[in-house]
Amino acid sequence: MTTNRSRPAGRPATIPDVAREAGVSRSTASRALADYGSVSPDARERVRAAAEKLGYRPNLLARSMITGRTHTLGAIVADIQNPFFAGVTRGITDAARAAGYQVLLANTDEDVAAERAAVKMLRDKHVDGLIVAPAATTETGHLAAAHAAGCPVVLLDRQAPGLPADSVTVDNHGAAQDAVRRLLAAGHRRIALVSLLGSAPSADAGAERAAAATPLPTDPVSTGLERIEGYRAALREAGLSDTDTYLRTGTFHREDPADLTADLLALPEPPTAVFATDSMIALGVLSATRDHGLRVPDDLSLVTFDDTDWARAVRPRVSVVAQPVQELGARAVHSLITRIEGTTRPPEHTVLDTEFIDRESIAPPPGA
Amino acid sequence: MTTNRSRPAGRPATIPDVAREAGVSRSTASRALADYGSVSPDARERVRAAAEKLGYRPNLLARSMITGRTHTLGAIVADIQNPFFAGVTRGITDAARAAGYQVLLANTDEDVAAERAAVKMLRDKHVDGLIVAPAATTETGHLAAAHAAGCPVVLLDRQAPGLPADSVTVDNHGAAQDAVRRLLAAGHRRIALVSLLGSAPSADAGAERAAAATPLPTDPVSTGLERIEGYRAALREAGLSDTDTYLRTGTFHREDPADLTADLLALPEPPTAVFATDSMIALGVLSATRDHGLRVPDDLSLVTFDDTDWARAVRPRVSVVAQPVQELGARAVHSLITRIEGTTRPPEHTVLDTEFIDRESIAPPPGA
DNA sequence: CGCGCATGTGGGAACGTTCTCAATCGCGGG
DNA sequence: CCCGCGATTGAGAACGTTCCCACATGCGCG
Repeated sequence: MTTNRSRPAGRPATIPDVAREAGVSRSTASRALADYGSVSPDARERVRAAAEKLGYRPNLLARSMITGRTHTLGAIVADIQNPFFAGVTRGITDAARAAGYQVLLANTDEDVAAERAAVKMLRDKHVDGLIVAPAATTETGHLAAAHAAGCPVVLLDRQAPGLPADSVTVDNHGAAQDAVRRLLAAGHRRIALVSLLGSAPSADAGAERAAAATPLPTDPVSTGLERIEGYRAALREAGLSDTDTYLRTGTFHREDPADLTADLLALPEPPTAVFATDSMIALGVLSATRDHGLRVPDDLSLVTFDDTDWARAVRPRVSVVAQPVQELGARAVHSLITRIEGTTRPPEHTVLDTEFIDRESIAPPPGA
Repeated sequence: MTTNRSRPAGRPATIPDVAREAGVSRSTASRALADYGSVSPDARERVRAAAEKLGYRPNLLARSMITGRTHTLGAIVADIQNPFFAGVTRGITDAARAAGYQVLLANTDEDVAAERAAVKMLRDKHVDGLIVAPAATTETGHLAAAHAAGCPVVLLDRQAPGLPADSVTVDNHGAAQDAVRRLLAAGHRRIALVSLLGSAPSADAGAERAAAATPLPTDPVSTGLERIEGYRAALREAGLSDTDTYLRTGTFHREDPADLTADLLALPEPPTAVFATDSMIALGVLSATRDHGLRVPDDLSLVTFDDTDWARAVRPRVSVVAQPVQELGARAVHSLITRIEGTTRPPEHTVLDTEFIDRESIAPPPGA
C-alpha cells in the first residue's frame, strides 16, 4: 500500500489528498479538476490520475459555501398524490436533472402555514430557487421575501397578484369556458360546476356546510377561481344569467366532492351535466353519480380538467381538458434557472395551451 | 439605522454579526443559539434578542460541513407518476419532515444507469441516507458502495439479495397467492397474470415481441417475481400444474399491458379472470377488455395490486390488493433515520401487511 | 489561605472548497 | 543585457459554522 498514511483509510479523498498524491499544491489540483485558470498538461494529467486513483469526489457542500450556489431547486406543491402535481413534479425533476440541478420536494396540503415552513427550511438549505404552487393568492409575504432576498420564485399553475415573480400557467378561464361551451352545444342548460378551492378560514369558525351556492372560501386558489369565471362566462354567453344555481365549491379536507354532487343530484331540477375542476373531483362526481343510479353520459354528461390515465381506460372514456403537466413543470424549471443564472428581466408569465380531448362522456341531455 | 455598517445591507446576518450585536464572542453566540455548553442567562437573552433583531438564520450548509450531517434524505423511485410511488413518496416526505429531514427526489424509470447516476449525485450532495426502490436485483454495486461508505441505504418495495441493507416491503408472494385463491374460489380455472418487470437487456437485441410465455426479462424486479411465484403457487395448489399458459410478462417501456391482454383474449381458450400486478397494468387490462367488447366482471373477472382512487370510483369497483403505500414510505424513513443516528444492528427486514379489498370485479366465470 | 472544581467566556482550529494575489520561470525583443 | 509578458504555480484568505481548549472568575473545603 502506497496510499498516504495521513488519510485514515475510511475518510474520502479531498483536494489536499489528491494534490499530495500528484505532487502539486491544492490550488493547482483544484484548477486542474475544475478546469479553469492555466495548468500545464503534465500537472493536469498527474492530478487527473491521482483523483482517479483515490476515487476523489468533490464535496459539493464545501463548493456551495464558496460559490453560493447549491444547484438545488425547491419544489413546493399541494399534494404529490394528485395526478396533476405528480405529473408536474415529474416534469420538474426531469428538467432539473437535465440542467444539472436536483430537487428538494415539499407538500403543503394547501396549507399556507406548511408552505411558509417549507419555504423557510428550503431557504435555510440555500436552494438556488423555488417553484411554488401557492396555497393562497394573498398570503404570499414569505414568497415575496424570498424573492427579494435573491432566492428567485416561479409560480406554478397559480397566480399571486402582488408578487413580481415569473409564472407558468394555463389559460384556465378560456379552457373552462371552452369546455362548458361544448356541454352547451350538446344541448345542456342545467350545467353544474363542482370544485374544491381554498382552505378553511382557520379554526372551526365559518360555514360548516358550505354547500350553499355563493359563499366562496376565503383566499381561494386562483386557478379554481379562473375556472369558475370561465364557467360563468360560458353560461352568460348562452343567455343563462343565473350562473350560480349549480355552482358548488367546497374547501379542501372539509367537503367531499361526492357529497357536493349528491346534493346537486337531489335537487328538484338536477343538472344534466357536470364540469369538474380537476380529476380527483371528477372521481367524486363519478362515484356519486353511480351511487345515485345514474349513468354517464346517458343521464349525466361529464367533463373534467386533467387527463389522467384512468380517464382513457374507463368506459365511457371521459372527455377532458388536458393540461401539459410535464411541460408546465419543465417550463417552470427553465424560467427559474435563467433567472438564477443572473438575468434580470421583468416578470415573465408563460401561458401554455390546454387541449380539449373529446371522448365519450358527453351526450345530449336525457329529455332531448 | 443602528445596524452594523460592517454588514453590507443585503447580506444575511451571520453568527459574527449576532455576536457583535450582542456584545459577546462568536463562541458564546453559537452556544446560546445551538443551546449547548453553558451560557449565562443574561448573555443568552442578549444573543436571542440580537438574532431576532437581525433576522439571523443559520447557514445549514456551513453547519453540515462541520457536523457531517445534512438532514437530507435521497429518495430514488422508478416513476413518481405511478400512483404507488406517488403514495410512497408522500409517506416519505411526510415522515421525513416530521423527523426534521428534507427529501431530494430522483426518478429512474427502472433504468439502472439512471439509478447509478442518481446515487452518485445524491452522495456528492452528502445526503444522510438513501431510500431506494432498486431497478435491478443484481446490479447493486453502487448501493453496496454507498452503504459501505457510511451512507445507509434502505430498500423500498423491492429486495436485493446480496445487499446487507434494511428493507421495507410487503408479502408479495402471500398477497398474490391470496388474490388468485379468491379467483379460484369464484370458480375460475383459466386465470391470467399480466405484468411488466425488468428493463430490456440493453440495445434492441433480444425478443422484440416477448409475449410468448416463459422468457422473463433479464434481471427483473424482485417484487414482480414474487407476485408471479404467488400466482403460480395458488394455481398449483388448485391442481393446475401448467402455471405459465396465461402468464404474460413484458418489459418496461417496451410492451403495453393492453397489447399483452389483447393477445390473451384472442386465445382459443381465453382466460376468464386476470390478475394485474399493479394499477397501471390494470388500466391496460381494463382498456383492452372493453375494446374487445367484454364486460367486467360478467365476461372477465379482474383483480389488481394497488388500491388507487379510481378503483373505488369506477363501476364495477375493482377488487384490489391494497398496499399501505404511505406507511411503506414512513417505515423506510424511520428505519433509515435510526440507522443514521448511529445504531449498528444487523439488517432489518420489515414486512407490512396488505389488505385484500373485495369489491365488484370478481364474478363466477361466464359458463358457470 | 490555597487548592480544586464548576461555570462562563473567548481564541483559534477545523470542515473542503474556490478565489485572489504575488512569485517564479522561460523567452523574445528592444 | 535587461525588460516585460505570458504561462504556471503556490500561499493564504475566505465562506459560516462547530468544536476543542485555555483562561478567568467565584466558591467551598481542607
